[in-house]
Amino acid sequence: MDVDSETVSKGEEEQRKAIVLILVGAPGSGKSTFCDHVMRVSTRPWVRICQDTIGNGKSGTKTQCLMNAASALKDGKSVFIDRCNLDREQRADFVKLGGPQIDVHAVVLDLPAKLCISRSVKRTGHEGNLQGGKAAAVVNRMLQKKELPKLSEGFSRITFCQNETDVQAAVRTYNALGPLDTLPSGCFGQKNPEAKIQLGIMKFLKKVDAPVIAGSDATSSQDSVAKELWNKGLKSDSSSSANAVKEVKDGGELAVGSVVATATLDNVPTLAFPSISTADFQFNLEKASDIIVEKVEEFVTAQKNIDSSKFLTFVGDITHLYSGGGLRCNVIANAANWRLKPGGGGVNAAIFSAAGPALETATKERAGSLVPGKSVVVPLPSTSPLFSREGVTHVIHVVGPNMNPQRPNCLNNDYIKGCKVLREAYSSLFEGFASIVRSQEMLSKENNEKLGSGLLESHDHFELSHLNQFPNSDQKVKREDVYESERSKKCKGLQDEIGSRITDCTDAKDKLNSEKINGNMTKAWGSWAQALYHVAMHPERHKEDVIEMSDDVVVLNDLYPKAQKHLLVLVRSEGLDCLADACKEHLLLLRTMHAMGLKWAEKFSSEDESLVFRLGYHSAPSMQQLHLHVISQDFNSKHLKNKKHWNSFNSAFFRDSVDVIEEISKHGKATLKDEDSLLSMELRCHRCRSAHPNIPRLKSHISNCRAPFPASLIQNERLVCASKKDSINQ
DNA sequence: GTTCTAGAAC
DNA sequence: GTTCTAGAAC
Repeated sequence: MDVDSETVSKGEEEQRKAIVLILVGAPGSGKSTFCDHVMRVSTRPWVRICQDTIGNGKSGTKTQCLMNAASALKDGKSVFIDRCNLDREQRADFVKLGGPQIDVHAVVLDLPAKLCISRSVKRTGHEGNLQGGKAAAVVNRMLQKKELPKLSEGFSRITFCQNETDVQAAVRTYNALGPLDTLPSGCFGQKNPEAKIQLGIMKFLKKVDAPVIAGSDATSSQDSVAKELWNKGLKSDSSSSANAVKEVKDGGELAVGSVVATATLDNVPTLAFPSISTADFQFNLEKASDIIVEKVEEFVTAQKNIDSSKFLTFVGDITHLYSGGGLRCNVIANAANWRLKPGGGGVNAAIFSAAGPALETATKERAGSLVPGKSVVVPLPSTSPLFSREGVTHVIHVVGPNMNPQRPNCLNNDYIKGCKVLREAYSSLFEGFASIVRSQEMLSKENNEKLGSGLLESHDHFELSHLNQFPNSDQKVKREDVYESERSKKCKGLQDEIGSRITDCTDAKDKLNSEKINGNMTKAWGSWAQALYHVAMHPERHKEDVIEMSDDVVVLNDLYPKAQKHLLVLVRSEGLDCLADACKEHLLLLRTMHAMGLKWAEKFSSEDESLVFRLGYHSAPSMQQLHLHVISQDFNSKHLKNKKHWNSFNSAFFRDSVDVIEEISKHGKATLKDEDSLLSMELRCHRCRSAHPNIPRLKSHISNCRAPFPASLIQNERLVCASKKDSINQ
């Protein structure tokens, strides 16, 4: 959370933010014209980076564009990236130009293909020499690759334009943007053909400090989804929460969400909430808007860890924030009815319908009904489509005041009471969100101590699965007993190398997996599984992989590293295939392996202090020949592709080397847990323990999660890092 | 249509 | 262990 550094440096400097404006559009969509129009009028210093002209006659390169853009930004100028930028990959490097003092915007010129083609075909003397008949084919091909930008790519603001009116509105918006101004964050102008927009909530914006300038004419386009406003100097004044653009759809259909995040929209607890009581409950919009502004401001001021600049409003469907708008919001609020039942209409019906029956069941467990002004936090079961599709982990039901005589508890226009109840409703909602944030912080810091029961109460589903992973000491004993009995059943513990390797195993599967080799029953390894064995036997033949060799072990880079640094310390002697084979006589060897792994981990973490390592064995390895994994905890690797990969390093399947040594010295054998269930467990962040629906989403989360490691990992030196305090607890 | 997972072959 | 791919999920 970079909140502190941001707020400390407040003042003139901070407002002088440069902008990287990435234009997205096919040839002929009007990107260059857009730049020209803005540069002609704007008082802000703009530089246009155009790939067509940058090469001085020759065709330019992306690298040239990047270099020129970087140097213009260095001079304090804002830049237009005038190239097609139609897919995410094309845009990515330019998005990276952004930073604390540089906002990255996109303007999407998503005009009809026909129009782009006809313009490209007609024009002559085009800078990129794309004209005439050839243009049609090129534009068509490019449009097939089109991938509309999302906020999650790193944009702070995206403006979608689908017709000339939209383009003109966007031009006006940027024209009027002086050197010190900033624009509100969020997505603007994205069309949803079913959405009808009510402009009355414009009143909400009147709350914003002057000067307020309307970016586009509210009446000019019927289906315009967002109107843009901004206020000057909003970051240093006290009403930063008024940095908001708000729209409500007609007839109380799916409403607008407001989003409060603590740092980035991607990976920290983020709340999205609709405006409460403004739809079916017919509360006066102006009064409602005042209260939203007031309560949000109060909340972001009180919560030191919430970055008020990350408050934004978003026009869209609150049940499709991720899939429809690229916004990751793990907590959404529902403008519920007092019975906490589906139906009614508006947001409530939409959320219950999108979340499926799981939400109704989970809600019932929490509360049967709710009085106006109160809220209830409901953890969303992972079976809900809202969880798997949108990444929503909690729904907070809020009941606001009702002014609709057709509905229960009508206040008959008693706005004194109504406003009081609405304030309570927002307070309760934000407190609910704060409790989720706190409990997630607790979870990440959690050690074997008990959690506050109040927090536990609202997060049972987290706790249960969490305890699965990090049992407290009592449970640990139990679990180990379980491992033990299962292990005996499976007869994995092979006594020693010489003697009776033949077991009385009755497990059919084990028999199938076994065969007689040299008279001993041992696991059959496929040819692909023997690669490490071959390296161990002939390290000299694999010099390109091997980084160190001793009499006992070989150290090599994992061929498919699952993190930035991923080494294997491989036993050289024949016959010790896996951890199940290890017993007391191997203790010395295991300690040698550990020492070797530790040496490399320390070397790497001293070179790069951000690297933290874990040393351990897989309970049931896929590759023959005992090997110790030395793996950095970033898990930043393209080779980490599936659940099995993740869980093999982040569940009880992974046996820490220190524990293995301790267990073998005490009991003569290591505790193994090779159940399939461990490898197919739900995906949880190894730091904050948050759950994620799939591997891409998990990876996106862990790339930014800075929560401290769980105490169970910090204890007993299971984690190795350069400076324990700094690296683990940052 | 695209993204993601999971099973089979190697 | 990976790669390939069908089909499930979105």
